[in-house]
Amino acid sequence: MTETAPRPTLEAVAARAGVSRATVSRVVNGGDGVREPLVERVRKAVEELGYVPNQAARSLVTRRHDAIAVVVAEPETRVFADPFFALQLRGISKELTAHDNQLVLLLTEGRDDHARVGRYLAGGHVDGALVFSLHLDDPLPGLIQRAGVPTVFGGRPGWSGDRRGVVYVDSDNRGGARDAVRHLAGLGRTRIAHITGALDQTSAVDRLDGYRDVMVDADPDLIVEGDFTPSGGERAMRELLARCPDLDAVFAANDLTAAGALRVLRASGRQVPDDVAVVGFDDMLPVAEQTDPALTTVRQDIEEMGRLMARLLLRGVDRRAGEPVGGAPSSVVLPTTLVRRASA
Amino acid sequence: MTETAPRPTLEAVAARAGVSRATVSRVVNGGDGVREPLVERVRKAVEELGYVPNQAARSLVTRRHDAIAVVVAEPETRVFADPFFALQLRGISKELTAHDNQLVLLLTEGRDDHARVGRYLAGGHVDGALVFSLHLDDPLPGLIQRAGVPTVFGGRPGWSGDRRGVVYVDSDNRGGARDAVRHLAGLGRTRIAHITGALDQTSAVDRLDGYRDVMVDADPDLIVEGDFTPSGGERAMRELLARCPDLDAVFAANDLTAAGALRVLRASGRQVPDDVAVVGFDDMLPVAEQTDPALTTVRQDIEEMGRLMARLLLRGVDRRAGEPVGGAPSSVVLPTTLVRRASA
DNA sequence: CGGTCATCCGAGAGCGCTCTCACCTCCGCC
DNA sequence: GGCGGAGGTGAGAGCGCTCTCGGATGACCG
Repeated sequence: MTETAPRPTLEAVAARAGVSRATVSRVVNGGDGVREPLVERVRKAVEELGYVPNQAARSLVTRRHDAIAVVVAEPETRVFADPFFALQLRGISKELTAHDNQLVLLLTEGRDDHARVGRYLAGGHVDGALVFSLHLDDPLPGLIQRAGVPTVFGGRPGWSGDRRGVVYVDSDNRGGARDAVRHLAGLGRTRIAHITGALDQTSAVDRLDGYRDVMVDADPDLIVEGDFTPSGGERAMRELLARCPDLDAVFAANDLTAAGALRVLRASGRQVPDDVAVVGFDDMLPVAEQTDPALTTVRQDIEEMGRLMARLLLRGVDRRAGEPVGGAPSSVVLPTTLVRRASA
Repeated sequence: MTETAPRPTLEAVAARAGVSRATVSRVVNGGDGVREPLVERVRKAVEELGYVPNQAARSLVTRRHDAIAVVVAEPETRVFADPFFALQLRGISKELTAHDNQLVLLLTEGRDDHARVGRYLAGGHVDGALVFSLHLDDPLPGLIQRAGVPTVFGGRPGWSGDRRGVVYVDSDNRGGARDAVRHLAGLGRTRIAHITGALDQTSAVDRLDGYRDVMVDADPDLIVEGDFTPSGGERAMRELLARCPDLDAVFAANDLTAAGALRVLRASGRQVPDDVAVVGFDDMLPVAEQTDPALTTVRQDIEEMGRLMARLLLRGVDRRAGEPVGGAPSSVVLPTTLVRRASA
């Protein structure tokens, strides 16, 4: 913790370069309309003084902050613990950095925090928000919409409010699930079970829908609710085996769930994939590659989702700032691909 | 993405309340020295107009941003994928929120980013920085120190630069390791092996030192380098079994490593803890509780580490702002506790 | 009832930057 | 050679806030 040094101002640079503040400002912001020799002199002065523009002063007049809030609702902090969110955040960070935007992280926890986040966003401290809140009936999306800040959601928001102008980026959960189940069916399996994710999240609901799309009149006993965790997967698998000992395939809502299911299957003496074929979802490498046998799963490009969210948002922000860049941005659903490994 | 509304200014509130800007400002910032009836009138006006102070304008004059940067060096992004960093971040977030500070997240990737981060911090956009960069010879800590921003490190920084005034928060890795190994020795084990973490991180080095403290003249064959991952643990365990088939205990540098080691031990037909006792480090619940058998491990309060880092930093920031709060903050090493489960 | 303080409030000067607008220079053209 | 215009540059007015300082107000005492 060292001492504060007085930072040089535009004024100081102007004086040193023997020009006006306006000229220095022009050079610092791209340098259009300034003749070469002057540009050079200003650059030199900036260099020598170690000048860095004062963002606060700049924001005050431009009304831009070059900062984006990433809002993560509490329940997601769990998700945080799996690589999923970390990867998305990384994609976001890369994209924002590439456009000289800062990432302000807001983790929320309970109702009070919602109000706080709402106030913060409404306060105009950031140019936009990326929101992760995929739970049904979460008040956050509504609050945020009211705050009037450009927003992109991570995953289809599952709330029942006004849908107009809502932009989100999601994987094709339903299509991916269909592919997974079709793959199992293609293997000749007929008793295909599904362990769902936490059904208060849209991704879990969509994957279940995808399963149902293919298994139009599936035995309801073949569907058990999980919660995206390995222990949830174990529990669900045990229940499935008790209910339907004749099942010959399992589509798990994510890789962690599949990992739990695999453990239980092995413990029950069943061979994977010979007796029971298993497909997961996510293709989280550390998990999918390390299960025994390696997991066949549905891959989604998570980092790219993050990138895309940021890109979409920045476009929206610019548009709003008066630089029309085509029509209003609309939601994007990214395709998934089935990755075949040993488990199915 | 809705439309921008013109936000009310201090001026507007003042007009509505029939007072001067100065008075409104006083009320907004705590309201000392303003008589009750006026306070009331101003509050009402603020409420009615939905006034939110413009942070940029405020920062411009106060030179405070109420924002803290959290810098995570790239290699740590992996760590990110385990719950460790997520938990720390949560602790940080809570503490910052409680003090009305924002969290600006900076993920770095390679040299270019270092420069960028250095510039950002030197640019005085934030009041302080929390830095996670525990790798030997990382240039980042040096850069940051030069930027002259109050900084607290997460974990003992392992770099060889100027150490004066460096503040960090760390677990008692060495002491925890000693406890683990002593516990194994207390169980009557004599051939106690150690799978290290990635030795370019100080935590791994410290844990190894703790192991050596107890096993003063350990057979060097009993020490194998891991990398904090399950697969690294598996590899190391296989090598250990090849080298020292007579080992009767393993101290793994973290829980993930231990999980990998357990798998290999089981595959080799050894009983845990009867044939080989195993102790991990971290007490990451989702891992430690789900291994088979449940893992005896060294617990560290990760969230509290994050909290503490933030608290220390804020104190330093305030101090610097001219409110002396006792002496210079100094580093803190948090105690660890051994959690006995089934594996040792 | 006048004087003395303490207390409360308002006027006004910036914080460091951007951006408009007027001015100035210098070129090309008739 | 004079004049229009394009292209560069600088002066100055704010952006919305904080904070100092002087003036007004009322309490209290002699």
